[in-house]
Amino acid sequence: MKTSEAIELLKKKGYKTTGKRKDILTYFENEDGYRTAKDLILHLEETYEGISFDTIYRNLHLYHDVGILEVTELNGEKHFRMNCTHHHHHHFICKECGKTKEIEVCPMEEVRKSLSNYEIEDHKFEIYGLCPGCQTV
Amino acid sequence: MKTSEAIELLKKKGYKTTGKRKDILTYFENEDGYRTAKDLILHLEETYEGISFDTIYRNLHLYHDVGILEVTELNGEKHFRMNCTHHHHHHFICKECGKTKEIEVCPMEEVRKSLSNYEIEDHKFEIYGLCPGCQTV
DNA sequence: CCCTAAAACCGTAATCATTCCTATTTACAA
DNA sequence: TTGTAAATAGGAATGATTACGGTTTTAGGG
Repeated sequence: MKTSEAIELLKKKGYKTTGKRKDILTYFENEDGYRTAKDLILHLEETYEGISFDTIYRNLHLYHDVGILEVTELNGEKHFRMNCTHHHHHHFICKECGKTKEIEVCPMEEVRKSLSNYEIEDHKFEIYGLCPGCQTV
Repeated sequence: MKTSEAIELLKKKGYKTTGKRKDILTYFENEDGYRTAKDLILHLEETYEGISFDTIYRNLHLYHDVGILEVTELNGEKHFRMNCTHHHHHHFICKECGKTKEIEVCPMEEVRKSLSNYEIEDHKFEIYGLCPGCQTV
């Protein structure tokens, strides 16, 4: 998702536009990978001295709720990235830099068959390791 | 994995056997699903008044390190279950009771092909929802 | 352009899971 | 039985996240 697209979505839902909100979106658009609240606050502090945890987490949750951000939990810390809206897919996630690569494979079709009595709400398929750039051969 | 099997494994690796350690294993063997440190400490406090967090976490980590327990992170909390040693598979996890159901499908074979330059260390494939027993129709 | 209510925000305290630290106790091999 | 390294208790420390009262900013109608 693009920043402009996200801002439109927020407006349509009646949320107010602020400088911080725009900057958070721009940050994630540029980062292209999973980032933590800590990463984000460090970035925003350059521009907004004294920015509050509350602002960071409130907006991360808001963005996640409206579908702008995806979230995953690694090492006891939540990681966020821009939502990929084009089609359903999963990710390889680099343990070092947090960058992701799309994985087209999704076996849910097959899985559903073997879970006929179960109410499936969600699923997670993630591959972890080192991306080419982070391998210290 | 069975409790007896796990105790053998620990002995072989030179770890001491204590009542608490045995009880932790028995607990997980009986529970058959993902459980948190909190769940475990509540159970052990019935028998061992004043048991320490340290003991709980130290043993959970030990068991995970030697392969007795599997771990996954849900809602900011680590969840543990007995390791399934018989063959590679994944789990449906009930959001309500933590019980699991084995899923045979694993698409990693296919995935590896599309990640030739990547160093794959691990992967997670989990399905979340409500098991038949927890659905409030 | 101005005003007002609602939304955002700050500063900080509280919470929750987890880890760390030191003194004491225990398992078990010799 | 005993020596010693491992295990434990009790509690403090840490780190991420949430909560909250008071203040500022935004959106939008007049």
